[in-house]
Amino acid sequence: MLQDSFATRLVAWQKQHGRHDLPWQVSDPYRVWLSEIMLQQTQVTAVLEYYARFLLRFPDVASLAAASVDEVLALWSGLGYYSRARNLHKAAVMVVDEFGGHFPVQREALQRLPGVGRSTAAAIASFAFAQRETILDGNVKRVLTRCFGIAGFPGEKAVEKQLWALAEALLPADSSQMTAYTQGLMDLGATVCGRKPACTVCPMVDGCVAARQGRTHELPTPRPKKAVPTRHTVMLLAQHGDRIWLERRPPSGIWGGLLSLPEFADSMALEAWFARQGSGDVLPSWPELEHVFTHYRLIITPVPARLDTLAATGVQESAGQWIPLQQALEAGLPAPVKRLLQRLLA
DNA sequence: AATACGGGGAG
DNA sequence: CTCCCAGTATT
Repeated sequence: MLQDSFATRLVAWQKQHGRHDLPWQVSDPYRVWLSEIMLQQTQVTAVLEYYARFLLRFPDVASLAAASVDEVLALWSGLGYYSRARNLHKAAVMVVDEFGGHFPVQREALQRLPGVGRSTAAAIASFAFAQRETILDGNVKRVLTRCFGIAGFPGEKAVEKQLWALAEALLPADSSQMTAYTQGLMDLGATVCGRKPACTVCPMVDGCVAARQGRTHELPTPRPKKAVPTRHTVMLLAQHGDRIWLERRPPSGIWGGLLSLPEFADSMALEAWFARQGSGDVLPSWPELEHVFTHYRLIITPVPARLDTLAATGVQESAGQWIPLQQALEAGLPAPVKRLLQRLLA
């Protein structure tokens, strides 16, 4: 595959066959940035609703910077990878305070914003500012490893380095084509060069190593399999009137910064904690709830309880709060916790 | 170089 | 069920 031919073909293909109706296909760097953050390890269909709702509440970087991180997390609830939301807010404040409300144009400067790595910075720089910078996301890795026959798991350092160099070398000479080119990389990977590649309609097929050698199914080299451990936790659904007891999770770690139910290693620890909060009854446990993460499997035992009278001391010292159930459902909550609270309504 | 970090869509 | 998604930050 000739290097100049790649960009030329891709741009032509994108203009005729690529996607043109995605809501973030605009030149406003704020909207591009927001979409890129939401789309990190997250599929387009999952992002669409969140993106629309988010823009309605925060139409520009100034409104986002002026908001509380809690409100940002609430709008992010269910999307996952919550450090993205915390970094998003932090970055908005940076743009307002350090750049006068304007996003920097250079990829390297964009990359200093929290949550913006090289690929995201390149996406913003190319889409919003027509900079000659290459992205390297899952789509591009799929296209390049197949097109150029590059074996080895792309998460591996050496392979990744090779892919960045190749992606840079393939950039079109004319920066005015960067929007169509970058979009073309994503569109080709998303609509043609996917799990089951549609090589017959691919603009690169005659130069594609994987297509020629019948190796599209084995490229890119899949991630090495690893056994995922199982962890257990007991979650307390403590109700007091129409309120539920929730605690703020630490900023780092799983579900960082979100409100969540208090957790215990076992039911004995739960009973002991509950007894200190006042008088009431611990009810029979609900059926276990399984929640699967990328790196482990969590088995949740939900334990409902009713607190009739609060103890004079004890409650205040902890990091939690009694929140009306309806209001709690609007806060930033982990997906399984939200499910449990919804179940409490019925 | 490895690991942590969510949730869901697609086959 | 398995794989992996418009990746980044931390260790």
